Amino acid sequence: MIKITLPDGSVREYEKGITPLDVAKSISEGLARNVISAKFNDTVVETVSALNEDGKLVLYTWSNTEGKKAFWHSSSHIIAQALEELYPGIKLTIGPAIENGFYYDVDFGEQSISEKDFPAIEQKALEIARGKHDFKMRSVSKKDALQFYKDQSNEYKVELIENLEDGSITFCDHDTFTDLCRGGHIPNTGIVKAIKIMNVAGAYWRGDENKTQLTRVYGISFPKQKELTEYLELLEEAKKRDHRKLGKELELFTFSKKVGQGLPLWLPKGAALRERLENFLKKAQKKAGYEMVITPHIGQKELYVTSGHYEKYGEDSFQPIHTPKADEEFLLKPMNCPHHCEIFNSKPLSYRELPKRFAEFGTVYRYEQSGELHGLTRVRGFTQDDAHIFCTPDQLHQEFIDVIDLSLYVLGSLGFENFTAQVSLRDPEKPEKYIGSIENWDKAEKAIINAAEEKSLNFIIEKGEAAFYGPKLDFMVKDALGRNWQLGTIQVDYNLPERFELTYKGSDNELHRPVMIHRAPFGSMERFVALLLEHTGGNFPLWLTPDQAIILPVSEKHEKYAEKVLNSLENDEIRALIDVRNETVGKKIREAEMNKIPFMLIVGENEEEQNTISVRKHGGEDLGMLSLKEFVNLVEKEISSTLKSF
RNA sequence: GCCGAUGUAGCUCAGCUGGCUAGAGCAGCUGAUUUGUAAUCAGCAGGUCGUGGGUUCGAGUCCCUCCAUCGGCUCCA
Repeated sequence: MIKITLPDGSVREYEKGITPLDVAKSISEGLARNVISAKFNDTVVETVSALNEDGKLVLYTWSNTEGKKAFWHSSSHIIAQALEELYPGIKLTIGPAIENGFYYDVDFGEQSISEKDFPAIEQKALEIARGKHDFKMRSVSKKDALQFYKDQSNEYKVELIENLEDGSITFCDHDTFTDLCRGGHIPNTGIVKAIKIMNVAGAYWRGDENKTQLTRVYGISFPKQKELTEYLELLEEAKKRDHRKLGKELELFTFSKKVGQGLPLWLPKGAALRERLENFLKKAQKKAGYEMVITPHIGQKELYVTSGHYEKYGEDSFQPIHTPKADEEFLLKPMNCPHHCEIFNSKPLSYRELPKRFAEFGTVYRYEQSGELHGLTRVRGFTQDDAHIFCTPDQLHQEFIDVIDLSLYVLGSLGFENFTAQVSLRDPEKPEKYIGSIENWDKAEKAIINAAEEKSLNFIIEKGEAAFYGPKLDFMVKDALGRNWQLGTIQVDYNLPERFELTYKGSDNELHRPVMIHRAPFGSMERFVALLLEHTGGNFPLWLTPDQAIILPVSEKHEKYAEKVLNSLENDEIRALIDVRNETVGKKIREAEMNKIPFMLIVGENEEEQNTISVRKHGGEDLGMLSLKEFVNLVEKEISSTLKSF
């Protein structure tokens, strides 16, 4: 007998060799029907694996992330089989589950597939699924495993197996299909009732752009057809929140082929909105002891050679600007830090004057690869809400903590609750990617982790994601389609102070090297506004939104009164406009709704007589007739409830 | 940069296997209407079909180049 501990803490006794599925049956029939995956002592196991020792067992269904993972991973086997049958001779590589579905990377050789081929593949996959074939794991010796794939001349699987240890290699069979696999499947293919190929894309073998480019087939599957339909509807809904679409509809920004790709043009409403965001941050920064500085958009090439950026990015940047005078080269500034270092250097400083916190909404230009450009989230010219804090090593910890507070304040004020804090460290295997001494890197990484822990941030650690000059703490936010974007960032840097030979006079009358913090709570104005658009669906917080109210006169006769109302609102600093067009009230309301204006103020005979306005909220709620004073109070109350001061 | 897809009026789209002066709705303009909580009516105007080449008697439609956009990959100071 063995003792199985379940997640609720209960312990049950079973015969040796019992399977997770049997355990589920012993609990309830319903559970047994729904169990699709299991973990035994923190290792993913098959639902039909024999359990031979005491341990902790967790059973997963479709409603768990782990269950979905097993479901989608299993589905990738089914798609792989369908592909092999329809496209003989292709070479399979890897096929994992991802956040939404799964993919399989395939070398199609001379063949290629496109959208037109999806239905046939899906059809085939469904046929396979309906066969209710069991997924069966078996151990294979390294020799046999290598032989199996050498016979297929599949160099990819051979490479994978060569990196595995003999004795740990397993294959998974279902129907006529066999794949190298470490396990974690649903009981049989029949549980998959709906399967759809979402798209195909190129993907480099092992993520290395110097290696073969494979075809990545993305798919998703569900235990019910209805869930697939719902998922596709959800995607359609998400597309409505696409910042590129909303930015156009709300007239916030645009792009011009003539100006150049990746170079956003902010329209009046967008520019005003951005200015409000900037002022919001400026106010908080002023309280936090920052000083605004302004630096030029170009700098001598030498500046970036000193900083190390030229060596790292020079070839891939906008190329130097040459002047009429020979031997002069200027670069468009790709970041503000070197300029700020020179500001620090502009006069001798004593430790008594530190920390120095120089802030600038600095516009920078980076020659991003054309395939990387994406709306406002990845552009070639953008403005960072940048600041650099120069402090003594003793001050570093508190300064870093203070910046975390500011960053959290910014995210919180704008309703970003679901962010991920990510500590980005260097990749210890690739020291050539970084500059500076190991000691300084260790110090910097430790400083970040300590501060994040002290603030009890729920953070994840990513190795290899650091900047080349230092580690960072990044705040990541998802867009409408679930893609992660880095917004705020805080970085500790011991390197630039050395390269720029920054010093301050210590209490010991000796010169010392300051530590530098780079930080940008928004990240960039462009990306921040993009993500904010996708999060709010264009319904910005009242304090930020372009037009807070629109006055809708019922007819021409009420235009005078409408103007009076407008004047009064303007005196109370409410952003409003009048729709004076010769249209029906219904139409004006419809358009105001589509323009996502928070308040519609209808003024006609009744209102004019009683000196009031009839207020309709965006979305349809009727607040009835209000006096102007009541309305102003309402607006002020809503604003003060969402916008707290720092 | 790489793989795949797309590109018709300001916007959203139609235009089958190449065949007469390229269509619609919305937006715009003009006129009528003076309007009470998500589209008043009528008329007008608007497009070198992304660009440049090619095939053809004939190209929005087929082929190639380039440009831009979209989904990924790689990259992201």
